[in-house]
Amino acid sequence: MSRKIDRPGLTTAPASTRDRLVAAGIELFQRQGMAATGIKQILAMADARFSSLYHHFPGGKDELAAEVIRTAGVGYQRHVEQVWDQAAGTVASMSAVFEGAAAVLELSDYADVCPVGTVAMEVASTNEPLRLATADVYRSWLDAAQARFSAAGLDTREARQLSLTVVALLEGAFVVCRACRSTEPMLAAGQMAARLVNEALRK
Amino acid sequence: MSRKIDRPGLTTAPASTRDRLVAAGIELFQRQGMAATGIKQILAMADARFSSLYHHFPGGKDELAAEVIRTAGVGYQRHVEQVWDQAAGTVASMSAVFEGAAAVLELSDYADVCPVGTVAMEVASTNEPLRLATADVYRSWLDAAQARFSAAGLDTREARQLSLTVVALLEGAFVVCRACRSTEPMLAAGQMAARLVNEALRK
DNA sequence: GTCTATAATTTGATAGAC
DNA sequence: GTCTATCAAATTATAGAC
Repeated sequence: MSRKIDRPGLTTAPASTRDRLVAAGIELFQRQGMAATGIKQILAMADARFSSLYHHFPGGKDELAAEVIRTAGVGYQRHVEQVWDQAAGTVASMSAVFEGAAAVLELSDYADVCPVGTVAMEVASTNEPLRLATADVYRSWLDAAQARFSAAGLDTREARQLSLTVVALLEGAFVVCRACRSTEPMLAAGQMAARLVNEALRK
Repeated sequence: MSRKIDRPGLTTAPASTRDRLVAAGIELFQRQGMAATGIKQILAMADARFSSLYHHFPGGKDELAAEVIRTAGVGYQRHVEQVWDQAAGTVASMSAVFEGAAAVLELSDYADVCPVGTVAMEVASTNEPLRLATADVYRSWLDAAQARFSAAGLDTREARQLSLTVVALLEGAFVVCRACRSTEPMLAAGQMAARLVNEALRK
């Protein structure tokens, strides 16, 4: 049921039924999106019953999905920030984040990607509460990236544009990498992100 | 039923039942992905009957989806190539493509995005035939972009890396733009893509 | 908070006439 | 190639005992 490799954003073993439901949702939404994931599939993976789900999430699938998006967003941000902050300098951070994502892709057989991207596209035009949940996640990521670029000495506008570019690059690279079953897009994106940051800092 | 604004990749009015089914699939997959799109919804939009769908696509939803992915991929590539090739120079092409995508996003109320990205993420780990269809689309896009960068004078490796970066940037910007209902990520991505190409050409 | 059982609806798909 | 009618299975969700 659980896998051996490290899963970004899910370090502690889920204990409560509620936590197991959310963890199962994250994993399944990552792999196949939200619409293709049935409640029964989540319940099976979490070893839970219908009654437990509707006890913890009276709003059903949508309420669980909102919690999945929030929790996954916070967890993945924490994971990326850790990799980012452990690198020696902002340029090295770019390489570390993208190469790290490429490594996780390979280790997970291209299953472990950003846990928000797929769902964000699915719900953007059809489910406003969930769209807002995904928007909150990206806003938080963008703020964190922008703050780091600013701290590295870039002016506000440049920091903003670079943060938008890096997040878009990461999200898009996941799409192309997964479709092509190759880490090449992620590695190329990382090199270009590093180049952009390097040039920006040299001014 | 049909909308007034221009839809990239779908310029001619669908005539045959088969074409209407594919066109409806493209539009619905774009907006809400494949899993959330029911066969009945496609039939309603195409004004077609079950019997027609299974006559033209004996393999059912999956066979239609494969055709939707192929047709959407070709159509969107043609649209982007047109915008790309009409711009004055490769740097201007970057601005044109990304600013054009941003304009379409706004005009369509953030509904018209790349018709392949969402489905690619949905099927990558669960439906190998469809995953291959999405991989074919991206391979074709990457080849086309790489050829243009090479023709502009870049060496093979640089052209390859830039093509991977531009496609990933475009796909990822769609995700963030749609979630946040803002064109800012797409416009920032375009400026950075133009900057990368400009620097590469200056060497 | 969790158990078993079931309701109500929707889904993808098929049969057979025309 | 298209029409009407229908099927079996899966879906989300709820009821009531414990």
